[in-house]
Order: sequence, then structure tokens, then C-alpha cells
Amino acid sequence: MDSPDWVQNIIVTVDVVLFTLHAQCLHVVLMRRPNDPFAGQLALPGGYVHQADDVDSLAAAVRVLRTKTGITPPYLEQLYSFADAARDPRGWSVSVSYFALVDEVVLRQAQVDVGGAAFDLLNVNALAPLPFDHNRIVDVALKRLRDKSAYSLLPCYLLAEPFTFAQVHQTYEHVMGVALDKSAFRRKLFDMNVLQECQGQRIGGAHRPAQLYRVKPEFSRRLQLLGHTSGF
Amino acid sequence: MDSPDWVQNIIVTVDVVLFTLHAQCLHVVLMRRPNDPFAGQLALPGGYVHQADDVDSLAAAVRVLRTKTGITPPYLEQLYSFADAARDPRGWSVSVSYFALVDEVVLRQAQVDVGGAAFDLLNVNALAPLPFDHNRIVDVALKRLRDKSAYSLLPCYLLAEPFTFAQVHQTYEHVMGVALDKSAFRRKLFDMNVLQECQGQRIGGAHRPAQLYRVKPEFSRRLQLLGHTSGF
DNA sequence: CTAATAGTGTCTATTAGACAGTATTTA
DNA sequence: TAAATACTGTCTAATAGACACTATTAG
Repeated sequence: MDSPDWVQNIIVTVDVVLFTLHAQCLHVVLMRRPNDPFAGQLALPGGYVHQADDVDSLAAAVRVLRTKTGITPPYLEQLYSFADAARDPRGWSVSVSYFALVDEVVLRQAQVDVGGAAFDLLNVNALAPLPFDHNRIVDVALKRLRDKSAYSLLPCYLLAEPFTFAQVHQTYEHVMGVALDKSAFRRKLFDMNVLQECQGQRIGGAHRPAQLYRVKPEFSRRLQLLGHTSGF
Repeated sequence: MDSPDWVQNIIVTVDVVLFTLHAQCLHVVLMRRPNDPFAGQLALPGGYVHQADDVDSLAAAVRVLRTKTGITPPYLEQLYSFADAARDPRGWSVSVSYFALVDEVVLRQAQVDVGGAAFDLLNVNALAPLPFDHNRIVDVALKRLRDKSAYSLLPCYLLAEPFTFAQVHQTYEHVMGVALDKSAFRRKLFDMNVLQECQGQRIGGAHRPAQLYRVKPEFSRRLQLLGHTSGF
């Protein structure tokens, strides 16, 4: 690196693509921007990195989500960095982007806690034009989520625990956008050895009750916040 | 994003993990730092983003590599962003990191053009302690390279064209660090349909000459500089 | 019993590893 | 011819999809 005989004046932000499952479809959480640029428009939750408060960019992402949405998601992973002169009208900027998963129950509770309609959900299959390069960020996040879902337990983080095998199966289908053979999927899922059976059975209609599962503690929840490119 | 009622003063750099194959082992290109911090030590080629010159972080990475090593690598991909308060003694910093591949012939030619021992090679299996968090960056890059090599033509970019099947085979083995069955590898490689035969045959010892190949133009070389998460 | 959903077994087509065999060159 | 390397064919074990089957509940 050269000596700084010229001055850098680059904006550094974090943005989070927070996915959830609503009405059997993947949705992205969007917030109405309180300030310029693009005040009043729906955009990804994001914000400046605070040098004094954030030890690193992950901490910044966690803080932004907690502050703006009230959610601390069970899964959060760095996605990509979008860094160029044109993406923000204020000038050269870096967005260190993350993607996150949360179940709808936690999401709705947070929405109540924060006091109503703080954020909106948008179906990923019918995404409105977003400010900055946020459409591109969502596209990259969606691709990453689908790619990783083929060999990981990621979609399980979209479900409230405990959940049934059928719920997991449907969730993978909704995320991947294709039908998955039940039997083959069952083998693959349980061969991953990441779920554990729960006590109690699902009550429902006039049908055979299903076994309940949760993610094993060692793979579960906020542990994922640490390693940034772990397998699951 | 909130209004900037406080001031950001974050250093934004790019760093590149440039791999090559030397003496049948993966090596990383390192440069002796001309300035503080860590002046005189070997480190990854990197530098400040120049807001005036670089349209985006990829352009910054290309410029840094060209300027410092004389190399424009055939493959260059964003790796990860390392962004925290502690990695650089000068303060809160973001390193948008890239990884790149180049063959040793191009590398040596660049070394001559630049005028001698501008850079060093370090075997990835015996990596010295590096300044900043560069060891961690190399680790992440190495993992990414190995993961992607299992289902892509990435290791081909470590070879000078044209090359033989045997060379490709050995290169994959050196990158992955395991023996690969020749016959199965052959099927897999050609099923990818990314190589094309060349005129002429390799001359060598008193043996049957091998067919020569190159990467098909549509998958080849600096096209890769564009799409940032393409399959190959 | 029936209806409905949960869960299992089994056949088959495809794939990857192992490895033996054939082909083509120079000396 | 022999020696060396390039390339191909075939057997087999593991895998994934398709789909038929059994199991367990409420009414």
C-alpha cells in the first residue's frame, strides 16, 4: 500500500438481505428509508459502519438489524461487497452485504415489539425496483441461498422450531423452486445428521401426527454468527 | 442509513491472493512492502482504492496487480471482505480481497519486465507469518480455490496454454492435494465441455506424444474478469 | 371401516472409482 | 522389437430419483 498522500473519502455501509418464508413464498424484508438519498422508498435494511461501536462488519450488520428491525437472526453470513463510484449518489461507496434467514414467527413478534408496520415484505419473485443497487444485491443473495440450500441445512432457519419433516420438505421446495422427491429428500436430510428428534408430537387434523425435530445444538442458531464460511 | 452526523474515517484497500504453480506446488505471490506499516516485510500485493482512478473494487484490484507485479491474471474473483478495527494499525479498515490465478510462464515474464526480484513466491504449505490478517486471507482463498476446483476448470488457469491432459490431471492433484483416478478424471473433465483440441502434438521423450488442449474461448481468460460469481 | 397424512422399501438409471487393457510413438 | 507414455473399456459400489408400499392417527 502506498502512503496516503491523497485523501480517501469512501462511504462504508453494511446492507442485509433478510429472507423469510411468508405464504409459502420467499420474501425479503424491506424498510422505508427515513432520510435522503431515496427518502421514503423501500430498501434493504442497512447503515453506516460505526467505527466506535462496531468491532467488525459482522457486528455492524447485527447492530443494524437489531436497531432497525428488532431481529437477531439465527443465520447471518457475509454475501459480497459492492464497491464502486456509481451505486450511491453521495459518492464512492462500499456496501459489505450480508444475507440472513429468520422464521416468520420471530419476524412478526419483532414487528409488534418495534410497534407496527416498521418494515414490509416483498415476494422475491415479484420484486419492485429498489434504490441503489439493491436489486442486484437481492439477486446475488437469492442465488447464494439456492446454491447453498442444495447441500446444507440453511432453509431450516426459515422455520420456527420445532418443525416436522413435511415442513422442512416444503420449505426446501419453496426455496429451490422445484419439486423434490420425498423419499430421496428424507434420506439426504437425515444423512446430514443435523436434526434431532423432539418430545411431543404435532397435533393437527384427523391424521397421523408427525415427529417433531429441531436443529442440533452444535449446528444451531447464533453459533453461525461466528464462522464466516462454514459448511452449514 | 442514518444521516452522517458523525464522521467516517475508514481505510479502504484491495488485497489479492495471486496463486501460481511452481515446482509442482501451489505458491502465493508476495511483495516486500515499501512503506509503513510493516515496511520491508513480505505481504500480499494490495493498496488503497483510488476514488479518482478506480470505477469499482475489481478495477482497483486489476490496477494494483498491474502496477505492482506487471501481471493481468486470466482469472480474478472477489473472495471476501475483511473489515474490522484491529487488522490494520492505522485504524478501522476494509480489505476487499480477491483471489487470482496465473501460470508460471506469464509470472516469470512479468518478473523480468518489472526488473528482477520484485516479488517472492511462498509455498502455501509452508507459509511464513504475514503482516495484517494476510495469513487468514490466504487460508480463506486456499479453501475457496480447493472447493471450486472440485467442479470447475479453475486449475486450468494455472497452466500455460496449450497443455496436455496429463498436465491438467497433475495440476488438479497438486491443487486438491489428493490423487485423482486418471480415467474418472478424464471423463469428468471432458464432460464439462470446456476444453478444445489444438493442432500440433507435444514433443517430448521417446514416447507417444499427447493431444494438446486449450480452454474454449467462451470460457477463457479475461472474460472471467466480468461476472463476479460465474460458475466456472 | 375410511380418509388423510406420516414414514419405509425397493427397483433402476446414473455416476465415480478401480484397474486392466489397447494404441502410438522413439530408439 | 522394447520401453514409455497416451488413451479406452469395463466391472463394481455407491447414489439419487421414481414410486409403490406400510403405519398411525381421527372420526
